[in-house]
Amino acid sequence: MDYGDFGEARIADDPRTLQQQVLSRLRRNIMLGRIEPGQSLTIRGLAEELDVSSMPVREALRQLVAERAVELQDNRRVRIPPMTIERFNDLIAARIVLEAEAAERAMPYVTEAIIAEMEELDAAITRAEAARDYDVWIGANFAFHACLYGAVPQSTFLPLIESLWLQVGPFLRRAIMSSDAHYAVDRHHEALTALRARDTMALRIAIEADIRDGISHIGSTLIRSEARQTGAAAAGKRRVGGAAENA
Amino acid sequence: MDYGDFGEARIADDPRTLQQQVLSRLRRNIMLGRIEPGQSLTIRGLAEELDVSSMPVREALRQLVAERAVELQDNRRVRIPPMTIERFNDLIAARIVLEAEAAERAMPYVTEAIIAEMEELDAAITRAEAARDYDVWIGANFAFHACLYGAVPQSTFLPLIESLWLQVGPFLRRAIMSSDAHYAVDRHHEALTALRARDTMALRIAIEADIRDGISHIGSTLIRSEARQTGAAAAGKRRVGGAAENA
DNA sequence: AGCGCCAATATGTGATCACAAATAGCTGGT
DNA sequence: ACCAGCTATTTGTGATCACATATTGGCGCT
Repeated sequence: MDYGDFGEARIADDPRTLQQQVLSRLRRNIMLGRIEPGQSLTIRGLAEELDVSSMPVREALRQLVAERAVELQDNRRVRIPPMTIERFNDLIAARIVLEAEAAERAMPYVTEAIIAEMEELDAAITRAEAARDYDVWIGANFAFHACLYGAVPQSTFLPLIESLWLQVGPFLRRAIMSSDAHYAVDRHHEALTALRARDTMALRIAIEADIRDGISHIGSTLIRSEARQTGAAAAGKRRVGGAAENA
Repeated sequence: MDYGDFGEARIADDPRTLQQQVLSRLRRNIMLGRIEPGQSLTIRGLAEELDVSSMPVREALRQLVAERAVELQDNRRVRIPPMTIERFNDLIAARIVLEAEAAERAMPYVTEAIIAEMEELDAAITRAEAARDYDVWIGANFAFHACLYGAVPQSTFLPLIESLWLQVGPFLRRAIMSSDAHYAVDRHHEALTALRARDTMALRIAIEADIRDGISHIGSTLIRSEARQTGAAAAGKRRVGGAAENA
């Protein structure tokens, strides 16, 4: 599989620190499932690939460890943690309770502009689905939810939820790609309707259903994926750091 | 107030890396509310205090940033984030939904040994309450909950919940100390009874009530605390890194 | 040919240095 | 006495180096 173009992380006049640029790039690649689960990431390898020194990569990886996006093994090496069925179920359960609550609490802050933005993202999702563009599909999907939860200023929930996205991301992509199941109903449309009607309970139900729908067919995929994981680390090194930043 | 003895972080034959030792020490001090909210932490200051170089401190702080235990200000300085009533309510709401779900999912893994350990912690809490020992009280309180949620191996919930504890910790201590309200009922006892009876719903109710009870009287405290925060950073520098590791 | 052992390499951790930006302290003027 | 402006210091970020450990590749032995 081609992982797309890998530019350098060092952008000319980015006001952010190098560490922040590296971090957001890695976060994106993990969330979009561009990094093979089980593959171990090395500081020097990523640094060379992103054309930065090892310091920004070290700090970015440390932050990803804290977010449970990557796992610090006992031999001090870092990798995308392997998935088990139990862990996956826990992650989905956590997503459901957190996102349902976040959605409810975001309701009072949702403006027309936010609804409009969410509609645009929903349209992008539909287009991506037709085009089989999984990068855009997954990215816009998360953005749709983030747009809602982020309506409340200084959201406490969003960072927690993003941690969960980082953990399910690597498997979501594989599950979606290896199955041609689509959304039976458009849960996002239901959510938007609930938002306009200010119907809290309908919103909760739509969000919960959206999360559940996305993973109903993952079980079998996960088994196969899990079987491959021990051997995955031995696979040839692959470039994982780069790729375009914007959705 | 005396913050206790501040030894060095560098323990003779600790198999952990220095960064891990520093991190756990800082986490503990934050969770127990030993660090003044608003006070900005410096890498070199903490490094000197803990008698390590700046590298382990840098990495530990970076991890705490990811856990939202400390905040990276726009001037790149790090501090305990100030609290608002909205944020506090969000944190408690997140605790309730996450911990109730975590408790329910932990139920099948709870053994007699775990219940016994929780009983011991509950006894320690009671003793600490009588002795007005807030360090032990808060620490054992968190340990009581962690003992339950940690019953499920490789818990997905515990890291998320710990992030919330780190965020409420600094204020919990101040709220408790400035109010002499105690638990009206022993929610921990209710939780233990529910565990023995394998009564999931009763467990949920006990956990939720326990979290709510602990903060019912915080509102007014928070207001006063908030008013002090802008000036708090200007207060004389205080040693914050050390203190005994074990509860 | 298969397998265990050893050297060569790669890697994470920690320390130190350089630099730019931010903060604090001081001086001089009004 | 108070304040503006400048300098000195502090601080975070990034780079580089040293070192112990883990991994890998090859070599020799059976």
